[in-house]
Amino acid sequence: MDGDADIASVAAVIGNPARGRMLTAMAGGRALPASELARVAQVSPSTASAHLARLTLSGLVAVERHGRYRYHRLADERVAQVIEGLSALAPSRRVRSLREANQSTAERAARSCYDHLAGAVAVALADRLCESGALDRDDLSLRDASPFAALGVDVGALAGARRPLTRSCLDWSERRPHLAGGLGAALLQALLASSWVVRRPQGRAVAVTPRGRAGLRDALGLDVVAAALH
Amino acid sequence: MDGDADIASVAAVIGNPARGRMLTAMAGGRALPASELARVAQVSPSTASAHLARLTLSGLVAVERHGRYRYHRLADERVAQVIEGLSALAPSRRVRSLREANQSTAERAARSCYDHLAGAVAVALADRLCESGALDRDDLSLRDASPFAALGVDVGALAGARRPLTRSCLDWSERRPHLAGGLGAALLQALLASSWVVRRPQGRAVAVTPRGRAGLRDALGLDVVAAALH
DNA sequence: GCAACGCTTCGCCTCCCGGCGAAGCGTTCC
DNA sequence: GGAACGCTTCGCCGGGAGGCGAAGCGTTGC
Repeated sequence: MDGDADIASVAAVIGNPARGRMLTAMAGGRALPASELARVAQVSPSTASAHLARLTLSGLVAVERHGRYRYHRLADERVAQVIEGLSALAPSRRVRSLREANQSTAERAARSCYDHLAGAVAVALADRLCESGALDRDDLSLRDASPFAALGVDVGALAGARRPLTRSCLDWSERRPHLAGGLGAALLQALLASSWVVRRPQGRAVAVTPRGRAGLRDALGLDVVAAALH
Repeated sequence: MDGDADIASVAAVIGNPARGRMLTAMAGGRALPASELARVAQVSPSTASAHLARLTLSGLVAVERHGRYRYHRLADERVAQVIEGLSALAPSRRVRSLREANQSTAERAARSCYDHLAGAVAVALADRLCESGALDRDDLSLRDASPFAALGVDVGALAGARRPLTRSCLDWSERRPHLAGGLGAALLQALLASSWVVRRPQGRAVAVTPRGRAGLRDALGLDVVAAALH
């Protein structure tokens, strides 16, 4: 028989500045090579290697080999949830450079959160979907699938999945909920597939394209620019 | 302008064996004096004092003075969520004594999770409420309030609250969801008020009284003993 | 085949974190 | 008033975690 869970052993793995930066980078949902993670963590390759070994051994991070590269990503959604929860508790760091300030602004506006969309745009999107009656205002459960069909999401295909259809995810920058779960993931997939949203080259930030701006205005009556400004 | 959140600084606070045990103890929702926390953390009073100072300074724990005692509890629900998330990721500890084994069995069966019910009983209860159509099977959102009224919960009084009415909380021992949020909290309150459920003297475990067993059978057709066995 | 490249292993060093006991401070109780 | 009690502060100590560079291993590309 086993006893209570030992939360400190997991938290200690996360609780190192370099590993924390690595996990934050991976929280965008992309798989990243060790060299890139060493860069964001601001440590030497050898140090990064030791950290990544510890992250994989503890089961927080999964690795895929592609030739001489090793791509690292969060092991599963539960890890992403913990990272997100910690972000909500953590004090925000002071930025040191203009580059960081731009990055930070972009991430506040729109970013990927593991496999779904987060940031001001995601919160505004969830709000608009509540107003239009597609989602429940209390817990973001699905009320009407048709607006999602208009965005290119096949809601029917998600019905049989083991994963919960909708989940409310607290946005750490906005302090308000946005849409996660199977539907949240499918929505981001659809937005990326139609190029309404594109991933920025590095970091978690994403950008809404002009076409996406027009599409979201036509489909939902949502003004993304206004949403990003507040 | 501030930058990305520093998750490592928070995780490092949680990521110490003694502090982890303290937080796990407080995750039951009770406020505990420093001496009791020193006992569960298995450290001297002076060491415990240092840990508690760090926990309060980092904002994870709130303190109330009552005479010469200082009662500590988790600062808010977000902290409880992170603790619960980490529990789900953490490997479970090996037990060392019969006492620990009993405690562990009891907690798996039924325990308080911050302000709501968790464990096998909570999962079975959520299942039963889904079957009877009171809760949505996908995300545990409210479908029919009448079964809750039968349990002594005034759902109407919760309607205006800022807090989400229902939230699905992943049970770390059962790996399946149970009911949290305002309704989950109100349900535990009602069960405690009617003495259908009582807190055990120490730890997070709670017990369903004979009266509660009969009440849950009559009100919902739920067999608590069978639920606890599997 | 050899150079370039990504990553890991190894050895070494430093520093800080977490532990304790003794003593001090504030509260309670007789 | 004084003893008992809960908690904090202080000083001290030991161990382990985290950092680096050099060297080694496997893959890629010319």
